[in-house]
Amino acid sequence: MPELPEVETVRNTLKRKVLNKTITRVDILYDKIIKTDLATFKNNLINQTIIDIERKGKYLLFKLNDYYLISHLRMEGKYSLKKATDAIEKHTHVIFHFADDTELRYLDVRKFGTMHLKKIEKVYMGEPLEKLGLEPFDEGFTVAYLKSKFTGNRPIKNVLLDQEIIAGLGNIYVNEILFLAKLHPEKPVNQLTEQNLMDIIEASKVTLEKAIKLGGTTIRSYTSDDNVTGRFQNELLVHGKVNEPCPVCQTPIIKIKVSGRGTYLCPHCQKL
DNA sequence: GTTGACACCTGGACGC
DNA sequence: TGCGTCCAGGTGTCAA
Repeated sequence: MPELPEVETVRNTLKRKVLNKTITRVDILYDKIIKTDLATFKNNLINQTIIDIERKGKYLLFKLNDYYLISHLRMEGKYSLKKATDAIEKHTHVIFHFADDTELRYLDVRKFGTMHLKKIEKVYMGEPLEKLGLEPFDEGFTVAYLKSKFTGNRPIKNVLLDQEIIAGLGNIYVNEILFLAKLHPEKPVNQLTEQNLMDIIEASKVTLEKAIKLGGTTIRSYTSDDNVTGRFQNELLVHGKVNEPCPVCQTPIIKIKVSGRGTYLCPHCQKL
């Protein structure tokens, strides 16, 4: 499940491969991926050149001459650059044909991914980017910001996963961040101290910086591109480590459900 | 307005 | 070996 570090890795990989390529045709093999009118999507992309690839939260933003192609990989989406003569792989849903006889193909086993096409000047207006919150690396990501957003008695884990509050975090990194901050995932946000908020900020930055440096996390269902795997999975402290000793106190890691999400924690270090 | 449950999807793991 | 069931989880939608 690509989160901010994985999307950043995809962005960097794609920039090396597809920058300055011009789209000549788009084939859509599975309609539901496309959230813009299909004919508009296909027609407006013709003769557009990829000028840059940006990222906002978990969204990839392909900057074209006149439009932004906004792509969310959701659980298992990935891009692959192929020659036009290469066989179409299973689970290929969108193909961007380039003028140089190469193709950027979007593959997604579970078909959860989305693509929007927006005029450049309207990229942050409306869905899907308008309501996104700050990223942990943003200047405004401060104790004051978290205080203003952490209202009510929702569990801290739910709030950290809320993209309208913090953009870019997903289940894996939230588990890791809460462990580093020594907070129980079910602790209500209105019970957090200022020190807790500072710990969350610090843990978020440390975790994401390290994950980006190592190319993200490669798990069962996700790699950033063909044969490109991340190394952060070797650095995970609690996620997926059920019954393994806590790296701090050696207490076995447990797994619980928080709002239906698999949640890993040390019951000794992260008391409710 | 807030919150939780559910749907969308498919393949891997597991039990029988 | 083959079949059925459960689980994985980001996000949108809907009901309470």
